[in-house]
Amino acid sequence: MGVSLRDVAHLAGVSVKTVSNVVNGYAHVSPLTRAKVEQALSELDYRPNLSARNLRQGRTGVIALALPEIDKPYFSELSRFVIAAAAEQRWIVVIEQTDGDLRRERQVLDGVRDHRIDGLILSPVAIGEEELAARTDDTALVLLGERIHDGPADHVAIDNVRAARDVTEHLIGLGRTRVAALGAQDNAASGTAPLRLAGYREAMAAHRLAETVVKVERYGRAEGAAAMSALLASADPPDAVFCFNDLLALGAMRAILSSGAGVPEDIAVAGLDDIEDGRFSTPTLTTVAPDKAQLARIAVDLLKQRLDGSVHRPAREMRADYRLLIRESTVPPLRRAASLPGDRWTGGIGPRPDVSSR
Amino acid sequence: MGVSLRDVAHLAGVSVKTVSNVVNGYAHVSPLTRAKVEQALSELDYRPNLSARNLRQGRTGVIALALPEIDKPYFSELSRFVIAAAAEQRWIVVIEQTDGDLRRERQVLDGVRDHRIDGLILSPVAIGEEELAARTDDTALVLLGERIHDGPADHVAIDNVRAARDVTEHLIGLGRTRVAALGAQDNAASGTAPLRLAGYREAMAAHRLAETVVKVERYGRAEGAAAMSALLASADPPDAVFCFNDLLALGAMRAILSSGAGVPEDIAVAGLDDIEDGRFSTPTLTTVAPDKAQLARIAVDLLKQRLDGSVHRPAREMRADYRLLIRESTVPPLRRAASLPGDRWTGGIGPRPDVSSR
DNA sequence: CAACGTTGTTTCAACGTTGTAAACAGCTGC
DNA sequence: GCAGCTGTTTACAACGTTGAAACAACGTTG
Repeated sequence: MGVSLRDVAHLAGVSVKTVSNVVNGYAHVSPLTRAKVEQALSELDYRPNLSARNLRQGRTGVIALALPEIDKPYFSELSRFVIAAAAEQRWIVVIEQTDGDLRRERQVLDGVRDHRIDGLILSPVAIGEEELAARTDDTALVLLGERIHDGPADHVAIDNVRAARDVTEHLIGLGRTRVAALGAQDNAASGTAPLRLAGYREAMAAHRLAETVVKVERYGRAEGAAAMSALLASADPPDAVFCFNDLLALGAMRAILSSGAGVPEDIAVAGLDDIEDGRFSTPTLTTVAPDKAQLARIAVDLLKQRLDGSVHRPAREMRADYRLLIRESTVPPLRRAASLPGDRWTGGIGPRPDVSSR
Repeated sequence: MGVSLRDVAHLAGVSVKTVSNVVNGYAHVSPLTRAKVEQALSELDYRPNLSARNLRQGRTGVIALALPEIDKPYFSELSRFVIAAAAEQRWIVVIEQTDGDLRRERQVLDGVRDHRIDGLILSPVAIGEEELAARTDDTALVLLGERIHDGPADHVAIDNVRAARDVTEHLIGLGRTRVAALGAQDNAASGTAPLRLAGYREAMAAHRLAETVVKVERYGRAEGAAAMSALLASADPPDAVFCFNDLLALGAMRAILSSGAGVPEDIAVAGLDDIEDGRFSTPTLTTVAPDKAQLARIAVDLLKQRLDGSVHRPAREMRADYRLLIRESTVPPLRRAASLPGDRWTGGIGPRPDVSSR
């Protein structure tokens, strides 16, 4: 193995515990001893063995982030913020992929107990509320973006119903009457699909418009394109589509454009997630932007409070902010095909100023 | 803490070591004892404490994957495969973000020694060859996609020079003569930019064409769009652009289309990485597809061989395969604006059959 | 000057695990 | 009856760390 406290203590001519005290910044150490120890520490290039420290303290300093798929932009963007927020607590983050699969989600919830991980942030898809409630494990758990209310664990999400309603209202506000919803799911026990569907329905009902709902198995571009193609081939194609996430929307746009129809002239398209792709697609994509940094920070904070024991009370439900970003896929740019100044994109935002609400 | 071997041993009426033997599948345990122990194990729902096990064995079962940015599609797609390949070895993966920053890359290389991690897969950007060579740490290290040869550590990458040459040859083969390269970098000590630039130059030189090289700071859509806007505004705009990654290419396409020019009619665009976005952009993006699954598997295998001590010899250099995928951004579809059958995308590939080489 | 508090340092034990070596039981073969 | 097996089980120590308690040396106080 490497250099241990023993080795350092030996070299510095003090006890192991004294070295430990220096390493941990204990106050009552004489300047002379401290100097000797620090000399020895740097001479041997000591690094604490975290396995041992963790064994002693019962903590690992590792949290898990369990997501359906890390390579879906929404999740990878979110991961970035979670990793950053965790780093502020000196935690490191392992990523677990569940593929939205029930068995895998169970495994993750189970595997928490192997003492390798202090806490878990889970984005559940397949696992049901009852099953989560029945879990005996007392490891800290935070749910991310799901629909479970008054459930067994803390959770954070945007107000999905309201966000979906806002988007649908926006589409209706453009004068569209045949607004379709794309992205409903049958088997999602705790995903956001039912909430978004509910928001869509509220808005449609408020304007006495007929609903069109298309289901998909997964939330990728391919599914969005396939579902949109089916809609286009139907007897009464929509003049606007609210897709339950941006990937579906991008796939749908691709299908519309390939069919020869125009976005938004013939069909307006809106998504939800604000992934980077939508800021640079042609046309750029109208979407709901959850405050991902805030989501991540809240999730990590909730976990922290559970871990340091400052909260034992019942599960809390936190809401993160979102903004509606209106872009070209629902409202065309004022000057179409105008040449762009070279620095137009340097801000990293879309080519058109975002209109925000909430 | 939780249930320990001690507790199980007590309940089963055997020694701690016997329980340990059962848990670890030691052969010489009598059927009767084994039954008793297993009964107790499941009754108490025992989970091994990995901190303790790791302390004892000097292994943690955790590897780190250090990337510039997890939310860049290429890296998140790659992460998916690395996590999957690591899972087969029963390793879990922590993600470290370096932002391509020298200080952070150093920290990561340094932090390996805290015994929290058995090995490291690093995608280096800023850190130089000399510095890597000077590292004293003997922790297993595998470099991913960098240009260091005969260096201090194992590494895996595609043949970047050849891939870049293939792309450039393809553009030239279309009859384009003003082929620009977009994505060179000044400060990348070990990134792939110089290799891709070299490949571009080889091809241009072979056809006696004049080179146009545009530098960028980072590899995002915004930078691609900004750089392309600058090119469009120049005295002699290109008729083809080879972008050093797909994000740059997508940004560049957006800038071209917004300017009123057509892709590929006026300017052909090609990228490198084969991120999912490029399979569904309008037009779809011609690109080089590294075999990411193979890259991940080789990286994990190299790490494994180092960890189990089966290899001590000098650093090895491994090549992963790639394919050139020719799509609409360089070769338009045969029937533009034709309506699409509904199942056209269900395979998850692009709307046009990919042409592959190598 | 004895009792007491403070500061600096050490000793001890324990966290949960597993490798080593040894103990023990039941054999076989002489 | 004994040596030498094989198979099964155990005691012990150790991995590196830190909390609790003990201790020594000091200065302060009554």
